Amino acid sequence: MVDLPDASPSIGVRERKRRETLRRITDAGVCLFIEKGFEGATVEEIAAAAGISRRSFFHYFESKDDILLSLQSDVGELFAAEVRRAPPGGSPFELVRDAALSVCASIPHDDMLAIDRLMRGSASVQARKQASYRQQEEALFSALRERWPEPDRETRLRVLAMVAVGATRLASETFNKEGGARPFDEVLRGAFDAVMAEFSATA
Amino acid sequence: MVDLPDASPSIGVRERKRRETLRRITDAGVCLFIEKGFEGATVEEIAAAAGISRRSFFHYFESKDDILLSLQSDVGELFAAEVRRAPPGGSPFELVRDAALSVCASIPHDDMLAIDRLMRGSASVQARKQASYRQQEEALFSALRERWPEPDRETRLRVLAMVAVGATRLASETFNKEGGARPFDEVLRGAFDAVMAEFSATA
DNA sequence: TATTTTATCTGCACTCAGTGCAACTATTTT
DNA sequence: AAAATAGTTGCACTGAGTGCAGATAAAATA
Repeated sequence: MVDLPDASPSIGVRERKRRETLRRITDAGVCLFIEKGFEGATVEEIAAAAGISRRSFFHYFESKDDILLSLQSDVGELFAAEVRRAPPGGSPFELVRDAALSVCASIPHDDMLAIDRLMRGSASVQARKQASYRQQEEALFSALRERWPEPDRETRLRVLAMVAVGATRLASETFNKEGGARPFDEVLRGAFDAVMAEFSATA
Repeated sequence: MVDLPDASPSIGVRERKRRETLRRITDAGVCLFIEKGFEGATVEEIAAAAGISRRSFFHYFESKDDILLSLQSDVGELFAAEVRRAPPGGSPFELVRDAALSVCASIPHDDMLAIDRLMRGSASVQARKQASYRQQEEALFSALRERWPEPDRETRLRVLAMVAVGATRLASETFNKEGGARPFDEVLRGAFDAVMAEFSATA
């Protein structure tokens, strides 16, 4: 009942164990995917390598896919948070561009390349990755809407969110195709510049 | 050996049967999905309703998902074909906008609404639908590239394809959410207008 | 037309993902 | 220390998807 002078105040044994197990599963999964490919590694093996039963695996992840998907599940929220954090002033376009740059700056290049390589191993993971872009768009749109709640701006803000997520995706596709030759910031900036070049000049 | 004065010159019995069976499967699938939901209908039932064996089903479709996916699999190619068909002159933006309008004009509203409703019944179909937008983008980009092959335009054309497919997707999301209240042309035009409004005016 | 070649259809047996249930074990609360 | 609660596990089951081998139908050849 009393708050003991404990290092980790209220993170009970349960939650700690849960997080450790979660990590063991993802580690085991990633290792096995690298070793035998996504399809080649079974849930049974992954669970065994993580020291849990097959059945327990499904208490942590709804599907095998989710191991990989969880590695980039919070990008949408990061994106939205960055938009909310940003100071007032500046155009909406600059706002989302800078938010994208901030978010992506926080992700190690090597991780991006490695995760992308693994995801290519499964068509359904690949598909769900594309689907996750829609969710990112939704999260970003919500954040933008808080700043510009005027009803008549809705469509434009949806378009802006779509373009921001789309440009980021194009940049990451290019970055991965190039194998990380150029720094991601540069590629990303190029994508956003191309948006302005294509649309601001056009009659 | 000789070309007989035949009604259907070279469509052999085989191809005809194949197409009929394909149609029977999709019809049976759609009916059963409506009746019992996507997850509720098994491949076994669909095959039986189409008059073939379970095993044969997988000679026609790689997965249950593909029944629904096949209903809109050629949108990307239609889009690209429209771009190739278009007369020279006009801005790239106008070109893709008009191509989008042409393609979408050829799809019955009721079908769009019905297919969308069915697709909501399965997360994996939903995911693969999102993934199909990437393929549409790719097809559209190829067609655009034929017209403007200059190397330094590549990124801008990728952006243009992304925006065109994205705007079309946003429009169809809105159209479906509204239940077809406004005609699709109008919603689609609104999405493309919003692109110009958002980016051509911004500093 | 009869025969050979070739593509398609089918049943069977199998692997694996994912789920519901009930017993069991560990944590937390009282 | 006991009772309540939450996590773990084994078991049995459904259903998707695949490889294989024999049967069947279409197409080419003679």
